[in-house]
Amino acid sequence: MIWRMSTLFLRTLRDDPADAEVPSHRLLVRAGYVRRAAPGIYSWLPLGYEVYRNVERVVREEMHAIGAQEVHFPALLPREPYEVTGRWTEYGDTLFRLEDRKGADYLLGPTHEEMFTLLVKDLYSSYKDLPLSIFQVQTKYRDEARPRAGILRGREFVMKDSYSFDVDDAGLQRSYDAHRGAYVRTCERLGMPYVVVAAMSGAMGGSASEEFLVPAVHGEDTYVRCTACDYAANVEAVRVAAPGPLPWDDAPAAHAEQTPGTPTIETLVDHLNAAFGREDRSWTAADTLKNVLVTLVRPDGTREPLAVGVPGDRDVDEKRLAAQVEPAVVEPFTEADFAAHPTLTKGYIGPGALGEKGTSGIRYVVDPRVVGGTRWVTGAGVDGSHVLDLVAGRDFTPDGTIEAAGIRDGDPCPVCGGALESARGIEMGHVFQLGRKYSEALGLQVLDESGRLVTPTMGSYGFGVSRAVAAIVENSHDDLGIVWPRSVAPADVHLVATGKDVAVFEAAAALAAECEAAGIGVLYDDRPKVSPGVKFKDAELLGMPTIVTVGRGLVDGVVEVRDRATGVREDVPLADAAAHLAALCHP
RNA sequence: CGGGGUAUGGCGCAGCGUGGUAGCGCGUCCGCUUUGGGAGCGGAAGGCCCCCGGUUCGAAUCCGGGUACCCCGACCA
Repeated sequence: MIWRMSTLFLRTLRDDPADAEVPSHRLLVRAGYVRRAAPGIYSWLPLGYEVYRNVERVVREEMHAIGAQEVHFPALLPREPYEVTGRWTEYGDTLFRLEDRKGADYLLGPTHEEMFTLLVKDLYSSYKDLPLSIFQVQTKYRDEARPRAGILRGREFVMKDSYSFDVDDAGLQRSYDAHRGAYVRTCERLGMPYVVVAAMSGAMGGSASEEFLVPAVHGEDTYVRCTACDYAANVEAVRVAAPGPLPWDDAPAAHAEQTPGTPTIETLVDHLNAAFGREDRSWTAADTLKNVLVTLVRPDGTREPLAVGVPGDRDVDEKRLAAQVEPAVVEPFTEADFAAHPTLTKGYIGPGALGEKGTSGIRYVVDPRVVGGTRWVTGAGVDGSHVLDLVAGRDFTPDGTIEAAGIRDGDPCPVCGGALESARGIEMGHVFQLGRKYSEALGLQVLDESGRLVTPTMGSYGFGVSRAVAAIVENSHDDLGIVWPRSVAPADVHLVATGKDVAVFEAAAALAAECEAAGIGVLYDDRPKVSPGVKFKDAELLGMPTIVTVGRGLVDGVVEVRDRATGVREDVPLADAAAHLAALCHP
């Protein structure tokens, strides 16, 4: 394939677009790979679409390699299946809804679990048909509250989504492992660094779940990894290292003390050290138990107050809390809410008012570090008073635990105890064991060996195809422009003919033809009357892995071959150039 | 949905304070010169100055009300 720049539908921009902030957005627009069509919606131009197709090809090949079969659903879907699973409501404003001329409800598919499940139900009815993995590469629609960063997070995007169907958990595990392996190979072939992290399964429901994140400063996901072992998890999914229960036989009895003017942890700690100083060590925020109130709003609109107890030196992480209570939404506890629960004294809330037996009856969940036998200073439930030596398990019993406290760098790894560190990443893929949520909801059943009806268990596996284009650029660019990995580059070689000498253009055209014959993709800058500087700048911006210049070296019979990533250049005899490039491009 | 910013040819921006013929750079087109690091000179095309209303003889500019976009926080491939 030869792309000729004299006729290529392309316009590169000299200046950065003003509305683009992150590198991938800036460079993809400036280099003429994409154009914005509407908020969060982008058009692909010839070179950009070629990159996109290359990503798609790699993804598809790895799917085929694990025996998954490709299907293709409509993007425009009827309401009914989504009504059955509750997602017509649960998806809320994120769902693009529309009506046909008769007033019937439709949606633009944000994801296709329902359709896949129904299709299998439609055609299959025996355990002999399973296992089955089917996938599609589809345009998805989500009316995001805030689309941003160009195609990194659009309202229309392309996802490869696959689904596995197995009769039992062991089969699901095999399908899951196969997809996980395929994603590993896909990321590697796409030249993307990646980290696999434990994840929450989110609105899809289900259990085991891992995400493939591409580390990137502009990523939207925060994850932690252990500096000592290979543990890594999305911050939402981190399970803290909780100590075992402690004996409390010789613990002193709890005693309420006057602590006037101490509604915050900071003022409380100061007061403790001033009035109740200890010899062995001073009081710190970690000695206190902070009780935070929120309101949960369920998809059906019902509201429930919830009290969350965390060690006083930690904040409640809103993202972690939100992930735990999903699909309910967390809202702040208002003054009106306090007024509705007069037994709660703001700043002095203690377990006495909370939990099943508490005076307020509000459900009380605590951080896993609040195990039986731990001793705390916490609110006594009346203004200006706290309880000391309150022992969990002896003096109060929470209704459960919750992973809502913030994770900090240096926290112990739940696997090996090493120090955790946090980083940001772009979510590229998500694999999880869905279980029977959709097969049950939609009535997918097959007959097993003994003629009994069983409900297959499902896995769900998404990979962001269009997002990958942007993620690759995030990780592979420099001050001059994009640096495409060879696997997705629109062409292997950017061939630049400089000057006005006819011989140069003839030699370059001949070399382009030779390359094409050798299966090397060429982007040939054959524009006459364009200065060398412009051509070099464009070549660097566009980012083909190899830049070949035919110009002033031609009188000596050589062309210059430059590696875009390293900048290393070498002169190669024109006669050997095609073979040299073939060795580079198809090693 | 909360906070901040911006809307002026394809792109980047000035002009608005103190109303009076809509400008600059890049890009595009024509001509001549130039050709290894975003060339020079001369000519040209291309604008509901975000929208609606108001003030005024006259509004890009002043007033009122909308809308959109971008960035930062709550949601996800």
